[in-house]
Amino acid sequence: MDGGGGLWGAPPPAVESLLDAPFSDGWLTPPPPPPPTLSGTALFGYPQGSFENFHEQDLAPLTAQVVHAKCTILNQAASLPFVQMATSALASQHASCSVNVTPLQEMLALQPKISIANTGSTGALQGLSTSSVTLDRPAADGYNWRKYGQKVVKGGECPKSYYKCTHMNCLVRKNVEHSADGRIVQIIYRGQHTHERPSKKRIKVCGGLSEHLADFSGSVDTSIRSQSDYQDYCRNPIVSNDTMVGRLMENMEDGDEQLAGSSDSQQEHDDEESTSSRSKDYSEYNQ
DNA sequence: AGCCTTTGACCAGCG
DNA sequence: TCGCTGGTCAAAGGC
Repeated sequence: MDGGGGLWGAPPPAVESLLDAPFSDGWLTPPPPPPPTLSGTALFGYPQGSFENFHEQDLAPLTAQVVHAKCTILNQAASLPFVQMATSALASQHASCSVNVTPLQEMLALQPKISIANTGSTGALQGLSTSSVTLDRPAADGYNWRKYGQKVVKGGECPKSYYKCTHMNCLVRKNVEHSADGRIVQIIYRGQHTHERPSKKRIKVCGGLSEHLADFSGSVDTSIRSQSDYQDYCRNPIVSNDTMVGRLMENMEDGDEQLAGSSDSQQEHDDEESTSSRSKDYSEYNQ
């Protein structure tokens, strides 16, 4: 066993250096290795634990929340220029506090954990449950992760989970730090994937909605995101439109390639293959 | 059978 | 040198 903090034969990419990668690059001009995607239907409303065991009936009561919580970002992602606008807006909003602009993928992954009540009258999330839903799923970015450790850090207040990418020869690791109440407060990616995003068929998610959301690719670069970013984001929504659910469903019906912006033919093939089953899932969730 | 999570132990860095 | 902290390993067990 090599053990300990010196496991990296070569020093892992410093978080800071990877953060230098422009956020927009990961979204607007995806690099050859497809960026991670969100697969999160199974994530919402449940405490940290084995999400693989969820059944659709378990998720049904949360469906509306899921759709509402995500539709804002979905609409952003549906328009690349708009993503740019959103990115700029976010950057400007956080200019005073040196915030790293968060890829939408991570927003999607974390937003459900944010207390929706904090959104106040911001519109996009208005009318949603005021309860705080919890999200924790290592595969939320579309890659397959294996948890290899967990530590309680920061005086026992913040359990931190350590994940490895399960792909062979891929050394990407992900640290997920939770707050005392179980919310994700920080996700740190270490390294870059040396492979393409696994087929959605392989991604373990509970429901088609999550698979669709998986097409909202984010930067694979190491990044640090704080929950406060998302809270700020929710207080300053880019889009506020009650018809977003409908638009979301339209996007779902149309397929997700247009949203993914991926040029990967295999991925597209996978998308095509899974479209029918996803549509079925959507209908089930929204019944 | 394969993959995953859990969890205690180990190790390195740092003050 | 010592203790603390963070990161990782690997066995065990579950699904």
